[in-house]
Amino acid sequence: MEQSVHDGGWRGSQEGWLEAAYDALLESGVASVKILPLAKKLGLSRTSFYWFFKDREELLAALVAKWREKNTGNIVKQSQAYAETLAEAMLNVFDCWLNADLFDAKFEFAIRSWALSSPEILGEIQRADQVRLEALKRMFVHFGYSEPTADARARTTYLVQIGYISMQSKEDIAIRMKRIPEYIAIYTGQIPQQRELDRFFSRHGYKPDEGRDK
Amino acid sequence: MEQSVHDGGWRGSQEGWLEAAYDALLESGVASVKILPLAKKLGLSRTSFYWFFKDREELLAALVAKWREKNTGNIVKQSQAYAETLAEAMLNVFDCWLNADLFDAKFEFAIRSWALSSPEILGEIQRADQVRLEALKRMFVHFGYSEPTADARARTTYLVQIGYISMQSKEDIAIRMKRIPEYIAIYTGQIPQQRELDRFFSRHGYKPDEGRDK
DNA sequence: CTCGCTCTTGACATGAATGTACATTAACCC
DNA sequence: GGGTTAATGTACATTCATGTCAAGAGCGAG
Repeated sequence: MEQSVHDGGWRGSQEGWLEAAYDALLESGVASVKILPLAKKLGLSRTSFYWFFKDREELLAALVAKWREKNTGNIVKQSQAYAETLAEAMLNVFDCWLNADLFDAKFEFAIRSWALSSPEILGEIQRADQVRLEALKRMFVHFGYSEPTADARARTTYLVQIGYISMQSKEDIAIRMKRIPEYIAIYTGQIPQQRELDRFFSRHGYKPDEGRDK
Repeated sequence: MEQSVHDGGWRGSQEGWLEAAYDALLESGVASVKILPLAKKLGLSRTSFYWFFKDREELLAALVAKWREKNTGNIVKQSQAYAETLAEAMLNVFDCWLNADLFDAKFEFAIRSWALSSPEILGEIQRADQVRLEALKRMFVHFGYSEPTADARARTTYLVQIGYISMQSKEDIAIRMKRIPEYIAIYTGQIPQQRELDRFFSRHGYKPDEGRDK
């Protein structure tokens, strides 16, 4: 029942193949998650793959599971974190967009691209979108917005981020930080307090003063 | 030099293959744009493809050209259309999101997904994004917003739509129409006038009264 | 030291896709 | 109607992927 007693003396492992698959997926999409290339990268024989996974399908399923566990959960969690104002709550959600531990944007994009060629994946994504949107909507309702308004604002918040991911932009963190106050104002309809912003900047290790030109 | 004088008596054609490729791309992504399957769908011999295109590469290039011509141009055009208020200008842009002749959302998504496996396509997309964002930003500036605010609002407008595309949602047009006034309010920071909305609804053949419950 | 478990490998069978060479058919033009 | 051109089809060579199988290598326990 134990999963391999010695780990480490040996070259390959379930984890090893999965990680290689993850890298390939993020780099060039599912179509490139192929056993032969992965084997080359790992310096292993192609066929040794079949000791760890039944077939390619099983590997892909493992990738999806990994995605599901990571990305959706944290958005929900952040949307429910303690906050005194809506702006502060919004900034809690923004943590996801700036911290790769909370939300893996590249992974998200790769999965969404995959959906085009796989109805099952499309289903996964639509379920995830629904859960996430619902969580954000509840956040707006909690701070007093009506249902339809909360819905539109939740969508705006979420879709901007999904759109951003889809742009695959590689902007500097400082450039993105500068836009944060504007976004908060647009999404929530209210100006964030300076101390709220400061708390946010500081927990992301950003010093606003450094780029105060312009 | 003429491209085939008779068109029609003949079964295949450059157009025919391109259209089949387009369908396949939208249905299941580039990876599925393969000559053998296309030939089957067209009821033609696989090799007859090579009379019209040098190779698969050339077919794919034709697809990209088609996309470039269609989607970016119309966003720019709509963002510059005549409008008395910002809300009205915004609604002109919204025409793109509701009229498949102005903006082909599925095509857009397929191309964006393709970018993951092709650096050239990624470049195409980033160029397109820049042009589109710049056009939208200018629209906000034209109506009096400062540069950074206009930038954030242009991004919000554009990215929500890109995000929406990425969700591949198949919502009813009526559901989407109901959210329009909220979106306008969020994006522009001002409530749209009823007559502006009426003009918009009417040109999309939508009767707001029909779903006036709730 | 040798048995057995875990992992690795090379050889084989198969299938799907690409592209080329060459022959064939159908329309059209004089 | 016979030759030219446009379009198609058949046959072949190649490449790259998948998955199965049986044999082998390394290591720990007895």
